[in-house]
Amino acid sequence: MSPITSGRPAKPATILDVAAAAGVSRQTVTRAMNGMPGIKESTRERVQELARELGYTPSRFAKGLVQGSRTSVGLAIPDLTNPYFPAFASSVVELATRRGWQIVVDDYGHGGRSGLDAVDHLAPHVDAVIGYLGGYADQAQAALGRRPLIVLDEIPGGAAGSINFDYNQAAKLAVDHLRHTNRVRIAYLDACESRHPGLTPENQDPMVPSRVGGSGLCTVRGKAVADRLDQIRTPWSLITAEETAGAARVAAGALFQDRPETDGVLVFNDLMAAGVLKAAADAGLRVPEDCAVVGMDGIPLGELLTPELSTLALDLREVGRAAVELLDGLLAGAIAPGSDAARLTLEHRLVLRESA
Amino acid sequence: MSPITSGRPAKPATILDVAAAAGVSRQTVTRAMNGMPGIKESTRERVQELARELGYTPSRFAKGLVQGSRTSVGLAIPDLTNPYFPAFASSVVELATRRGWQIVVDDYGHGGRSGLDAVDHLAPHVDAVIGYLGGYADQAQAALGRRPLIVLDEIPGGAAGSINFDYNQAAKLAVDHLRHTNRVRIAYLDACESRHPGLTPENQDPMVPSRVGGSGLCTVRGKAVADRLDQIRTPWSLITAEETAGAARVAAGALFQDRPETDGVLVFNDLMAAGVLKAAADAGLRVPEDCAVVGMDGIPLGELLTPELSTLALDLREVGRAAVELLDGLLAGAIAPGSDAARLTLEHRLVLRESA
DNA sequence: GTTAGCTTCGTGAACGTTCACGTTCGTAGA
DNA sequence: TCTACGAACGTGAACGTTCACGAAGCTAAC
Repeated sequence: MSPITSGRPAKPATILDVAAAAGVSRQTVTRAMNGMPGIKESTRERVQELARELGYTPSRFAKGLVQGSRTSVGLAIPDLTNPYFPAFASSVVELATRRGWQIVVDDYGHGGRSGLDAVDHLAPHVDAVIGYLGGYADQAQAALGRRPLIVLDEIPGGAAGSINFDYNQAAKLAVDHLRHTNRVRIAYLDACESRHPGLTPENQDPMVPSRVGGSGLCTVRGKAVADRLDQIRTPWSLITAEETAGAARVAAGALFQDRPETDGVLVFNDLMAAGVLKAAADAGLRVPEDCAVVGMDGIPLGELLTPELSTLALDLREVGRAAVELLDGLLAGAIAPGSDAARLTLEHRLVLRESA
Repeated sequence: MSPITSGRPAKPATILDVAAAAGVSRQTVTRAMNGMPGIKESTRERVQELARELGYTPSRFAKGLVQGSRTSVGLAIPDLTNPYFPAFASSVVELATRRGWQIVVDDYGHGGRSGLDAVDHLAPHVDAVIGYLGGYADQAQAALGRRPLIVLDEIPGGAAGSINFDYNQAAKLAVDHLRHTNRVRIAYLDACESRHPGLTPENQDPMVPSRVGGSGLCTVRGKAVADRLDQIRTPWSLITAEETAGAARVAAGALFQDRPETDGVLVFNDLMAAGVLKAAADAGLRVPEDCAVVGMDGIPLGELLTPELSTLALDLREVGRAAVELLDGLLAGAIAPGSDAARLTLEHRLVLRESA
């Protein structure tokens, strides 16, 4: 008679049921279950055995209520399907687990949900949130009240903490490398309908250069790339696609057809760059001889592609570590919410493999 | 004075603090916060405003205690770095969220932790667990007591539910395809030190065929492949590697050097298959002309490789759906724990792209 | 003026656990 | 015999909510 097949599924057993069955008090059961001293060993064993038989599981709610909050952290992720995010999440989960925190995860990439929806869903169950929210920092922090929110890759707004990336530095690295290798017809493939931080109307640049179909520049990454390209007076074109490899492949295919003179492509992220590599192969272009391709993110996937992808790489484990340590400081009171110490900026480095 | 920068971080405000500040009772605050009827609209607004100012957040413990358990599901994952698992997790998270469940995730791939460690870590905080445990079904179910455990790709043991894959069918599909395309020197690359279900000593086959370095066959997938290869009397060799693309690349490199006659390679999973593709390119082999490569899993990555990877594909969203629906039935009492209805078997299909 | 009924709000109890004490019992030392 | 003390175990209170009631107060109908 296993504990699984026996019981009435009705009411779960409480500590009182175990106490009654063992003929002892609540407190003795507590002592037995939690390895506390002041209990005879034979009693402890008897109680534990009985608890097992009754299928007793201590209520996490009662326990939390009396012992004070264990730390539970929400993790809001736009899309687990993009390898960037699991790599980041993996690091966060590892370090959080090491601290004894639990991670409650929400992938809001389905069903038209937003980063704010994710935070709303997580809020009742967590003491803090870390997440790529795509532009809801203020509202999300409001939903969390005093509990710290750490936003990544987004204007911090009212968020307690933030981790950002220096896209100007990154864009300079990539653009200058393309120019130094004599690429003169450069294209930038931006993500559209992006969950990534948008440009606000006031800092959106109406003077974007010529483009090949699609809508305008819509990400801060794109803005940084555009700025750098303009700065060094290089002619360039803009294309956009949804943030998937497939969409990027189609868009880049059109680019290579419309503008065969293109000899360098900068791409919003590595996943889309993989699509561009495919499109180049489709078009019979040799990479990097005919056209260089540079991605962004530094996901492990890049090394497996053919040719291996050159990219503006982030150390994703480092990003996760920064987020967790920042949250740690915030929770411990060592870092003041919204202070400069709570605003981190990380840099990309240019990893040259085969594609550029 | 934002709510973030003001408060003493000492004691979080309770419902009584808000009630006192508003000059009303607990219950009125409850009504205001939870959108319940029977409260004047002006009172509701005043209370909500006050709650916001005080940084009041309802205690999830007190709430859970009185309202009964909201469903919180643990998700134990061996390695978020392998694209297989995020794809699966994404599906689970989506469907769980749709049901209003939360997902508490643990990636136990770091620091020498096991699937059992993951369950132990999750157990105090969840009502059920879904996971790839790598052989701890019995102990994990014991740790969970009456709460359902759903194990994937593992001998169910005492677990309430399980989802398995018909590797014999899958192996037949792949092996027969290789034979039909006249591959006569086939190699199988197995994962060693795997977190995947091991062969027990009694069903481990001591008569494995010749091998190229490494240890013996150690996964049920490998067993199925070996059985099918033996069944159709095809000479074959076995190699093993750690479950990463890099290790697979090295191992396959050695294979192509030692046994250049190899004209077909079956690989434990797609990630390792990506490494094999790299090794083939390193060795100057054309795929599939000189050597065919077939992976296993059907992760999206496969389509981005060059050549595109042929694979024994699982519909990973379907796997996630099966797990969530099975758990749903278990929690609702519609499916009996440990019953046949709680043991699902899914099948692979052979997706032929370019590599075979 | 009485009654009924609605709206608005308050109070005891309960959820299941742990904490901080108490109590009981037995044993050893004087 | 009395006292002291430790081991083993028990009891009231508290954690912060919501639920099920009950109590006001006001309005409207007769």
